[in-house]
Amino acid sequence: MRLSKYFLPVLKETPSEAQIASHRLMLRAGMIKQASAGIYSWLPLGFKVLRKLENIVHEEQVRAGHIPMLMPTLQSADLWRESGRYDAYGPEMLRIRDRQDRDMLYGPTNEELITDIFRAHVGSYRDLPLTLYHIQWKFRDEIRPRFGVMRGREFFMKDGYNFDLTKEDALHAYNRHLVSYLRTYERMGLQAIPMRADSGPIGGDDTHEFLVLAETGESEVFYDSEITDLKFGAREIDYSDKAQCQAVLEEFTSRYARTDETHDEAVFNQIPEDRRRVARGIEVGQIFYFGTKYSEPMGATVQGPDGKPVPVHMGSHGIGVSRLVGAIIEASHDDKGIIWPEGVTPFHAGIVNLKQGDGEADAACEKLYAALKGKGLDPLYDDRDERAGGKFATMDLIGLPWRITVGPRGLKNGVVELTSRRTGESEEMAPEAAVEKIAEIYASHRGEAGTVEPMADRAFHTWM
RNA sequence: CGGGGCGUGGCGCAGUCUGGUAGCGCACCUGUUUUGGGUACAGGGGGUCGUAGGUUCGAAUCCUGCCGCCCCGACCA
Repeated sequence: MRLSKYFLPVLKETPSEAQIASHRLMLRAGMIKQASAGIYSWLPLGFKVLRKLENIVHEEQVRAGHIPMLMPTLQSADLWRESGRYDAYGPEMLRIRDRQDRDMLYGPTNEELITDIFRAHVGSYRDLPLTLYHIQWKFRDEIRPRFGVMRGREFFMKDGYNFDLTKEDALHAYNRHLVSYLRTYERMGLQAIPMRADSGPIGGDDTHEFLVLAETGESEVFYDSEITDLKFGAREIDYSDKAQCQAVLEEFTSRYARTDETHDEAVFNQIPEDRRRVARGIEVGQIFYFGTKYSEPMGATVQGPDGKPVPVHMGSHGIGVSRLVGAIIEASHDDKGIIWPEGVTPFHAGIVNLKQGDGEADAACEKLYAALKGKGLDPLYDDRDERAGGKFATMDLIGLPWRITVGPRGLKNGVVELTSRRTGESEEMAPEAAVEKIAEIYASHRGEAGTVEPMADRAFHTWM
């Protein structure tokens, strides 16, 4: 993309409503614009990152054997009356009435809807196990939305639901989600720690929250420092292998890690003192096993091998996709701006032309631009006729991991400058070498956990 | 919902106390000049001062209602 042809309304000054780094930077980098309290428009740059995260979530869900679909944002109140949650949910649920005076609601979650789909179409234990998910906008009428997209009222969330014949199978689904989530977050450049949590209004016995450590996190967390050494990495997982998934769960949950809701001071104090950590975290996902809480009242049963109906065991599993954009920035920025992990960066590299209008510099930039695209990468070429300082500031603000700086002086010696946004270190090299190096960085990690995303602007539908 | 604060051009703000018909910086447009870490100069466009009503010869300014937004708290992916 050429910056002159893009829509990137960056701000020099910070809008006064933004209190935390990620919110400030998302506004300044032209990623979002507030539409009303807790509701945001996603401008092109923000939308691109959101879509990248969505794509990673889809790919990892499909890898785990879960099936994508899409449910509506608006739901009928009747289903919620069946489950008993229409009254239980409270004012956080946005209730709407249509022209026929029917009670509707903007879905805060989808257990009822998915259970209705399940009971209509699944009747046999032979159709199990089944895990369906979708990524869709949700609305929860928070008392006080804040922190930009980290705590919006409208938010984009992946929510998945498993249906199993037995508790044992359902717990495997739980484990499978835990494993796939670990892989998902690592691909986004995040360390998200599974912590034992409280089930809240969803209900259920087993639940873990995934938390990203950050000073501005909303939850207080307590953990054994050893847990931060754990990496999912590039290990191969067979998601149908119960023992393997169970082993990963044990590896990642055996050390103490809890939110303030479940914190137990006595247990915590058994950890050697130098390993005890009290910090803050941003919740970016949660998994639940809740058994037959919905299937029983809503009549979601299958016929078992003996011909008798049995209510299915269920769980639900969420990843806050829009919140993750804020969480990633919160975990990765400096005083100049965002620092995108390679896996989620909106563009792979920036090209800065120090002397727009200079024939040689222009030609070199065009060549670099074409070469990067030829490698399947998605560069952003700052071809505006502006002083260099402004271009550097913009690049630093929007935080692309790599920048190639092209100027007449360097070109006299046949070199351009390759700069890492993370370290700030620059290296002079031939333009071809810079392209090679960037391509290698992205290609070597393609789709692997712990690192980087697949190639550039892949179709959104590769996961289907 | 309790407590605090704010609504003045796209963004950041002054002007409100003490009423006299709107201003500054950035951004934007034109021109010249520049360009190696947010160039300089000159000219220019854009605001029924959140909204409704009231007081007054006269309201951004005083009074009342309403709306919106932000911060702290309870609540939450």
